[in-house]
Amino acid sequence: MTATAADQPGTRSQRARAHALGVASRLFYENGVRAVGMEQIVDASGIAKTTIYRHFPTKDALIEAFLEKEDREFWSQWDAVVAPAASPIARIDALCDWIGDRVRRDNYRGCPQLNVAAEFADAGHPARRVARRHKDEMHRRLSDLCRQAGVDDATIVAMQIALLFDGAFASDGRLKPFDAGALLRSAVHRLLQPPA
Amino acid sequence: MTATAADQPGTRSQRARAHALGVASRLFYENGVRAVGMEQIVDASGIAKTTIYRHFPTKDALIEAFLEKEDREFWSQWDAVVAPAASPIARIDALCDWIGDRVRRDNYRGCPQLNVAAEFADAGHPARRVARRHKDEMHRRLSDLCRQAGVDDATIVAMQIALLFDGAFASDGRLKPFDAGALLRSAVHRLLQPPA
DNA sequence: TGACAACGATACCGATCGGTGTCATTTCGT
DNA sequence: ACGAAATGACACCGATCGGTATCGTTGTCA
Repeated sequence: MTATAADQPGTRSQRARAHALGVASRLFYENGVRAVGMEQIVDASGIAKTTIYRHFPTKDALIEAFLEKEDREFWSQWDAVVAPAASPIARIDALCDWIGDRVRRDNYRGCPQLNVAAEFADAGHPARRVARRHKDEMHRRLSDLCRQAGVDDATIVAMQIALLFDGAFASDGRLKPFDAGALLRSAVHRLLQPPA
Repeated sequence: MTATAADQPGTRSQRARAHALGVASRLFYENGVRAVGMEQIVDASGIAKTTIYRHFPTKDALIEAFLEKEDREFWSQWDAVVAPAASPIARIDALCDWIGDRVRRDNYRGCPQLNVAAEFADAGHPARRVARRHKDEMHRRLSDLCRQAGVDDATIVAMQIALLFDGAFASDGRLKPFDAGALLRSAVHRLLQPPA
C-alpha cells in the first residue's frame, strides 16, 4: 500500500489544503512560481480549482504559504542537524556539511526564498516579506553561534557566513566538482579566526 | 539638449536594435524577465513589435542578449575597477568596495545572471548558459587574482570568494546597515590567509 | 437518517501572453 | 533622384493567465 492522499491526519478539508499546498510547492520550486499556472496545480494535485481558491484567496497567498512551509521545514532540518553536535564549532561544521550535500543534489534548484525574491520586484510583496524574515532569522541564528564560539564581532562575522551560505545556495551546480562541505567548512573556519 | 535616440552611432537599424535592447534590459532587470511582456517593451521604447522581432527571433533570444549585454558591461566595469590598483590584494580590495557600493544602491535588484537563472528551470536554456559562462569567468578571474596573491589552493579559495560575492549580490538590501565594502574586504582577507 | 459543509467538475470571464501578417512610410546608399 | 531595405502602425492569432459562478456529489457529525 503506497500512502496516497487518503488516511492522512486531519479533516478532509485539512487534507485537501495540505495536499494542494504540497503539490504546488513542488511545482513552484521545480519550475519557478511564475512559470506554474493554477491550472497546472489543479491537474497535478487532483484538487479542484474551486477548493484551492477556498483555502488560498489568491495565487500570491499560495506562494506565500509555499515559502512559509519551506521556512518551517528548513529550520526543522537545521535544528536536527545542529542537535547532535557538542560544540558551537561542531554545530557550524555540521551545517556546512548539510548545506554542502543539499547544494550538490541533482534536482537542487537553489534557495526557494531567494528564487521567489528574484521573481518579484516589489519588496513589499507578502512572499518577499517571508523571504526577508527567513534571511533575518538565518543571520540571528548564525550570530548566536558566533557568539557561542567566542567571536568578538559576531554580527559582522555572522553576516559574512550568511553571504557564503547564500552564495552556495545560488551556486547552481558549480560546487559539484568540489567537496562542497569541506570548502564551506574551511571558509567558515577562516572567517571565525581573529584577523592576523 | 538631452541625448535621445537620435544621433547615436551606427545605422538606423543598429540604433533601433540597441535602443530596444537597452529599454528591454532596464525593464527586465527592474521587474524580472517573466514579468515583462513584449508589448510593454514596445510601449516603453517606441520601437515597433515587428522591428523588435526582426532583430530578436524570440523573447528568449532577447533575454539572452540582455544577459550578454550585462555580462559585457560587468567585466568592463570590473576591468576599470581593477586597473588602477597596484597589487593583487589591492585589486581584490577594490573589487570588494565596488561590489559593496553596488549592492547597497537603492534600486539594486541583485545579479541579473542569478535572477534569470532563478526564473528558468531548464539549465539548457540559452540565457542559463550565458549565466553559467558568466559565473565561470568570475571564478577564472578570481583564481588568477588568488594565484597572483600567492595563494596555494587558488581554485578553492577563488570559489569561496565567488560564493561570498554571489551572496552579496543576493543580499537584497540586508547589507545596508553594514559597511559592505569593509565587510567583504575583511572576509576576503581572512579567506586569503593560510589556515592557522 | 438527515442536514450542513466541503468537496469535485465544468463552463466561463476579461486580460494578457508571445508571435505573425499586412501595408504604408521613412531612411539610406548609389 | 531612385530603388532597396528597414522602419512604424495596427489588426489579429490561438493559448494561457488568474479568478469566479454554478451545481451536483460526497463526507461528516449529531
